[in-house]
Amino acid sequence: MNTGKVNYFDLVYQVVREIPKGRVTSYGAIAHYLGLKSGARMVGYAMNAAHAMPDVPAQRVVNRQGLLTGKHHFESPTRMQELLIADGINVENDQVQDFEKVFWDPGKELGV
DNA sequence: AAATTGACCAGTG
DNA sequence: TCACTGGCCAATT
Repeated sequence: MNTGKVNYFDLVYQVVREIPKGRVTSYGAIAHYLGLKSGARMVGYAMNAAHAMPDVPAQRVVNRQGLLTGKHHFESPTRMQELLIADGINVENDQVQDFEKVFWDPGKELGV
């Protein structure tokens, strides 16, 4: 048992690491999978500290619109887009193309 | 020590 | 149909 506080950050990192190459997901999808219905903000904030975590492909996590909102938090504003393109994801104007096609739902793929 | 911000989403008018 | 508010946790100043 820990101090009685749940490490939401770790839970988010675990899910993000499970995102397969060539796929992307949204903050709300992860939040909903973890049971954080309105906790999408927490997922985003958890990613803020993701830079301190290895193997956390935060570039594969975008907002509900498929926009690379957090690109500015990467080493370079264009780093996120480059990483996504390297995964085989088409990105234009900081926006993921065919977002619904490359969308990876943890609650669906992982089987709830 | 308190107040504000921050990589958001869903619901209501 | 579009626009706005609320809600959640943690870190920073």
